[in-house]
Amino acid sequence: MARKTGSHSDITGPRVREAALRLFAEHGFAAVSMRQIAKEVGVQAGALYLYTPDKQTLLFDLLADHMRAVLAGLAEVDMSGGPVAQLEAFSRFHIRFHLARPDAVFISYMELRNLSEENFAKLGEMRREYEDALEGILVAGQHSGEFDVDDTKLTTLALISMLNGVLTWYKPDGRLTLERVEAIYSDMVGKAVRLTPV
Amino acid sequence: MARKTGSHSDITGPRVREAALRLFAEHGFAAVSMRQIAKEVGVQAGALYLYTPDKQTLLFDLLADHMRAVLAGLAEVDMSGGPVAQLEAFSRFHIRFHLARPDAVFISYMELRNLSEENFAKLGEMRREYEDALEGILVAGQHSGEFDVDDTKLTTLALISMLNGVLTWYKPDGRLTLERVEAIYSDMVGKAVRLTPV
DNA sequence: GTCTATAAACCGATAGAC
DNA sequence: GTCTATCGGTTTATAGAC
Repeated sequence: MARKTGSHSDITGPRVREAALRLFAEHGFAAVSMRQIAKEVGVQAGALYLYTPDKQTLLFDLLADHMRAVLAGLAEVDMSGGPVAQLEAFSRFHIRFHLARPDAVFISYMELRNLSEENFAKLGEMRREYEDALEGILVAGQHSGEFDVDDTKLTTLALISMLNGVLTWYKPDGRLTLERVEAIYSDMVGKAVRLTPV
Repeated sequence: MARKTGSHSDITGPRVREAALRLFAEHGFAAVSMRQIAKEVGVQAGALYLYTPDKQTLLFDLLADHMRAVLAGLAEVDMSGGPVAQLEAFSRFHIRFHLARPDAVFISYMELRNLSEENFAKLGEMRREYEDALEGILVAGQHSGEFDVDDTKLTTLALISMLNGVLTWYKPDGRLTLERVEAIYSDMVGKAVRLTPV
């Protein structure tokens, strides 16, 4: 099990990704240099190219990993109830999951334009899979007569925008607990699609 | 009224700002060079410094002008009705105004971190003034018993996030007219804060 | 696996000619 | 008002020593 001095492939790789994620979120992809990332990790710039073929692929891998985690997390959410319960479960999951990974969410919405057309398309597919899950709930609720949604696709995007907005202000040590934020947002989401009382 | 050849201060200035706005929105502030902006305008890089002391001030001026325009536009909206009518007027104004200036809105939310602390604070004040206008409507509706809002500050931010979301997908030649988008969004906003039927 | 050194290009901003 | 030229510094990525 002896290991050569200076050989840290198994730990340097993750550390490169963590540093890149943090720095990209803080300063933006274009504003962060490979030298800054290397300095954060504690290696020289040249060593980074052992873990990524280039800077843009490093970004793409971070975004793709995040989307995979989002979809995997959603798959574990209990969706056994009806549309109303499902919509609340989705809203609460979205808030909770995204607040736990603010950096990844931030760059997922900010740095898409720094991807190649091909990589952009790949991420678009994954994002659409997530949106389709929400739209499916809205459609089900519409058919069951529990929801009044004018345009399910548009409403899906509007609700996700609203839920994402939590990232722009939430601070873990703020005046509101995570549970309360989840409750308020899922309540607003529920109301926004509910049948109007006549 | 004769003008010296090569003297175009009155038209080059606006052209610099237009080019910068477009390029910042497309590629991001950090990714755009002064040389790119100059090329777009049709002058040499050095000439840009006749119109801005530096790159960051150019960004700030674009953002500040935009926020001034937003506040001026809001001031002209008819707010003579009650809270319900005011909320619809605000929502429709927001959608309409922002969809007409997608580039300015985009960089207003993306490039704040590239401002100095001082310039960031100035913009924050203006943005807060806009948010306060919406929160005032929510508070009024809460007092009149027409709205059921859990936390007016949080709800304000959530509604603005939802309204801003329209920018991520709206295309002027898409399947929905501007009027219809306005109607759908203002309807969702209205429902999200409305009293829950018992 | 990491280092140093380097290539080739680009950056923001300024000085001075016209 | 705009140009050319330039300063001093940065960038991504690679080559080769260890």
